[in-house]
Amino acid sequence: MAGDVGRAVGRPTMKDVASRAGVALKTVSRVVNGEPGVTPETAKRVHDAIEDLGFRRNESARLLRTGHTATLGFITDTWADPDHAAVYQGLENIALEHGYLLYSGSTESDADREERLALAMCARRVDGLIIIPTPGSHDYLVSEIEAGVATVFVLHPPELITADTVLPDERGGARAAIAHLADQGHRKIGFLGGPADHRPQTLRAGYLEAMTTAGLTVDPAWPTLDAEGLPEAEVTAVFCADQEHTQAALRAARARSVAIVGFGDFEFADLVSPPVTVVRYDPVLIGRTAGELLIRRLVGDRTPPRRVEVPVSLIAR
Amino acid sequence: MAGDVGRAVGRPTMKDVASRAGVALKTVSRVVNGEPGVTPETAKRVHDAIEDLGFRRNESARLLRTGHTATLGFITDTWADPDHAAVYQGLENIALEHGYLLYSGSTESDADREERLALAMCARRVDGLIIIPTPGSHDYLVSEIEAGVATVFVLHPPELITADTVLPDERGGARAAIAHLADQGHRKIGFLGGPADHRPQTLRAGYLEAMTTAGLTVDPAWPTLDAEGLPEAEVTAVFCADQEHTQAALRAARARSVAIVGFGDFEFADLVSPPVTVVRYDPVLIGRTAGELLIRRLVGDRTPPRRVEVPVSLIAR
DNA sequence: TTGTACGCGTTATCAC
DNA sequence: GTGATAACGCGTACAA
Repeated sequence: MAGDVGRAVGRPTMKDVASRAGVALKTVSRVVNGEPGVTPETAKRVHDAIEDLGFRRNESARLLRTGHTATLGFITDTWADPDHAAVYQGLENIALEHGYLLYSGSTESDADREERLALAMCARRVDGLIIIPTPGSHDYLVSEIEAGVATVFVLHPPELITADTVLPDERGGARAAIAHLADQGHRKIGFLGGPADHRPQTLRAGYLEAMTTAGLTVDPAWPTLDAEGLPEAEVTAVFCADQEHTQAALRAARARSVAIVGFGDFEFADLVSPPVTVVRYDPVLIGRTAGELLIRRLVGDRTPPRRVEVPVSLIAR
Repeated sequence: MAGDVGRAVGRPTMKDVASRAGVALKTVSRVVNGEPGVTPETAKRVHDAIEDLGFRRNESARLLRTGHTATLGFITDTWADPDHAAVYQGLENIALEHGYLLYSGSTESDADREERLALAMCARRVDGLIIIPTPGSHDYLVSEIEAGVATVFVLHPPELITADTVLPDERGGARAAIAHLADQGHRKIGFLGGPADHRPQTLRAGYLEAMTTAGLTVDPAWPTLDAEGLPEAEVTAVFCADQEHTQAALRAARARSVAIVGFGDFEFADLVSPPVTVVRYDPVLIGRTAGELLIRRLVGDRTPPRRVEVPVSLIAR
């Protein structure tokens, strides 16, 4: 259970290179790091030795010595949602540009697994953590954050702790969605996003707010609107919190006509029937923003935790 | 460009714990590793010190000492294809079970970036590499493989080198697809998979083979069937090599009716109009299989490189 | 220009 | 039972 060994037979080390080139260890180090103060001839001897032996510097050892690991950890609740993959993409591009490599892990919406993953990454001394959180407390992170692990949450805020967060403008998105549906004459507009005490709280709040603003009422008698509940509900339209729910609504809509607005765009939104109107946000931008924020922290930004909202736009179909 | 530093202020080390508990370093090590030969009282003192200081063992240091890193590297050409994310998912579950953590990276179909990523991971001394390859030579890996980095390719075979490979039964899939379309009366069936000298060679070969078997001929005069070429082609049906091409065909099919069979299933295949028949393979299983194969290598399996084909099935819609 | 001695945080060896 | 001491592969300070 702890990395079932597999002989990594001896790769050549700087010591090997040094003795083969007939120089001191430090000289090899100089050459490898491009430090000044080495005769071209000596440098060549070292380079030849490196070539012959197929030497490649052990970054792990170097990083142990220098103190930081040039590594970031990315944790998502699922890879099934393409938006999450897109967030990762934006993040990775920034990370690579700055010389960071990424650990990644997915929790499959298991809070314990999230904790295990995050802590395992911290044990490896990642410089920072980017998390698309799973519902559940994140207080297991406070000691790590205090110890200096820069942390930013993405798409959803953390629970029970405060930390940097980058997410779409959910309130604005809800407003746009409800306005769009109201314009089309809908009055009974439901919200599809799982149990009422569950995650998309801001989105849910935005929905309620927008309904009020539009002069519409939310009937508490509406059944919990989930994949099963939808067909019997008396709503004529639904606002879906994420792709999973949009999909469920779409399937249900084949049995009974329901207007759908989804939060988050997806590849086939225009190819599906009926085409789905969506509130679009740019997941790649979110990932990039999170990465940049994290890197600012890494280079010394000690200002209070920030909450960054990325704009959304309605795409009517 | 090399991990812009960010002071990871001193976290407590075993030394700190030792002096606080008033014991020797080695004793702390014993306690932390659950080694025998420590008085319960001493153990308690150590545990208390650990608690007080918020000590967490530095895995990087441990792994440097023990020689292996308990880390695997995953590289994909893109995260945009949900199948790739699913492969990752299957792989991750196996890896975590065995105590491995994953580095990940995407190439965006840039062969150079793939090489940089793979080499960076090797420099970090990953125990193994799992690659969904980007077109281009992979001979940059031979020295690493010789040095002991277990490597397995997924979904596509590597170019110019031989290594373990896990992929769907493309030939069988092509046969099933063509048979299905032929049954429906189609005779002019095109192949949509990018330039003829490009990647899905086995799939392309399977297509040609299946056409012959079905007594159909492939007209070399058919234009290169890409997203633009499709509408003017005289084919009545197309077999699409991957989700990207299936999507293109679907868009084109709105202008002119074309029957579509895609290689690889996707979420909205049944919700799209017309519903898309697909040759389905199990990406999670492929990831799991690759992970298991890799781990067998890691524990000492030195048999010749294997090529594992995972079965496919036709889902008519 | 080049080399020596030491330290990073941990595990391993062999004494006491 | 417990503890010095060396070692992993590399960077850094300082001397030669």
